[in-house]
Amino acid sequence: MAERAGQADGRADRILDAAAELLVRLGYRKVTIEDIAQLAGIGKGTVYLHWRTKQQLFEAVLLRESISYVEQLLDGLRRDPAMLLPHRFVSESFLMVGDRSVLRALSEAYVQQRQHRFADAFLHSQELLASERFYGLMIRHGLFRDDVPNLSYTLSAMMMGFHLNDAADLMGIEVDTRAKAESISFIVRHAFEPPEPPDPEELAKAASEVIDVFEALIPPYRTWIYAYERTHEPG
Amino acid sequence: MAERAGQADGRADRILDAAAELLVRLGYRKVTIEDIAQLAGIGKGTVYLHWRTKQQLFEAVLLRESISYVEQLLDGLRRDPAMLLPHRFVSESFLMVGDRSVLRALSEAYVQQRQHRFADAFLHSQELLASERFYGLMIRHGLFRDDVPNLSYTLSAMMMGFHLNDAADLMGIEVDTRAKAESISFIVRHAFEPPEPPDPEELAKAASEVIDVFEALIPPYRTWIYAYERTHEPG
DNA sequence: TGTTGACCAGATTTCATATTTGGTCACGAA
DNA sequence: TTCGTGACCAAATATGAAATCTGGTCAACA
Repeated sequence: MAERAGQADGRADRILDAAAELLVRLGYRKVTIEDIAQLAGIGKGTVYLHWRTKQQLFEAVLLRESISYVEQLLDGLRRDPAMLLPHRFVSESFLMVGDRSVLRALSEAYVQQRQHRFADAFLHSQELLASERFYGLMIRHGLFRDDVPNLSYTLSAMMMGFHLNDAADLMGIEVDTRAKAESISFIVRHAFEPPEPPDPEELAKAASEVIDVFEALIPPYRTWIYAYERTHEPG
Repeated sequence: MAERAGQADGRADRILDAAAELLVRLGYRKVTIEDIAQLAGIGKGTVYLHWRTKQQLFEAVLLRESISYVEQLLDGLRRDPAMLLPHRFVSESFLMVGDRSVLRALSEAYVQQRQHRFADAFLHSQELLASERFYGLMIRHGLFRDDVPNLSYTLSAMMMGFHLNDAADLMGIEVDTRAKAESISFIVRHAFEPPEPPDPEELAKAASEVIDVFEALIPPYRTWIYAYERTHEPG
């Protein structure tokens, strides 16, 4: 494995840390590779031993953060399987994203440069969370309704409206994150879940399956973060 | 009424027609007052006998279009009171907006210049449609649920997600307008309406009330379109 | 073998100049 | 006197050349 730089030394993570910190502090545009290298205490060229482009470096930042966030979700799920109920799951996620400055900064960057330069990057984190596998499983266990047209698109379009602030801006009001989460929770509860709550037994079973799915899903993505090679597709 | 230009001659409407046509053809930014005047066959200064600023002229364009669109809705409502059911009402509106090139162009302009220069203008058309009076009436007749948190914001945030195309872009797919309308209809049906459909009697009554409310609401707005004076508030 | 920073081309910013355009108003037509 | 106009102005915007910055490479070095 010639091109992988010292693997146990955590240098890649130090670079990602630096990138993340500067990202939050300055925003995507203003962060330069040199800044990052300096903050990580290494030479500029070294960054390129880990990732081919700035783009890819920040995809790695996004992906690492997304994984950590999925793990946070899984933790919650282990503590309380009822968190798998979509209205809790989805609104909880919404709040968690709002709490993660790195994700906030990246989605900021996405919104600003209206070009879909970041679409790819987000796709990864999207795939991660929104894999068809996940939806299939949720429907099979009766957690999502099976008659929502275009489920995954419909859900994310709806969410998008709350993420961007345009609706509030237009109405000339401010809506705090908590209130948004309540709206989301309400919509999901009534439009995306079956009327009757699932059997608790079933729920627990589904929860453990979901945990398994994601735990199996994460490692290849994590590898991809640090892997110099490929431009696409983890596992 | 000294400052009102010849009122019966319809010159104001000719100007609005010209503005609308150029708007659709060139987009807000590229339309100049001079173009408009020329197309309307009048001098530039004359435009300013009707509206104080370019901004206000286009607010008038938007408002006139919005009124015509509300009237189209009311027509539908008169033909079939069941159109008042929110899931029909809302998704129908969504489709109608998509069909009106002027509204499309204007919301395009709003999205592009991310500044809220247009917020005011949209506010008018928003007020028009989304007046508290309307929601109150709908809830009272059992057409909207009474337990949706923050009803008017929640509804428009949700809609916003479908109007902007970000969700689809992000997922790298295309979703046609019809499919979006179905998603919207589904969400509204299940999350914003009470479980049981209303009594048809009640529905007809509500419909006629709504028609009355809007018919009373429209005239002041229409006046405002052509009124040279005031910068704000119609009625 | 792994790391680096000088180096380069292309992108971005800057800044001065040219052009456009929203808005006014003195004048002329009706 | 009333209404309509287009020449006019300041401010905004477009243009474009030059200066600067930055992603990415690679010969040299540890």
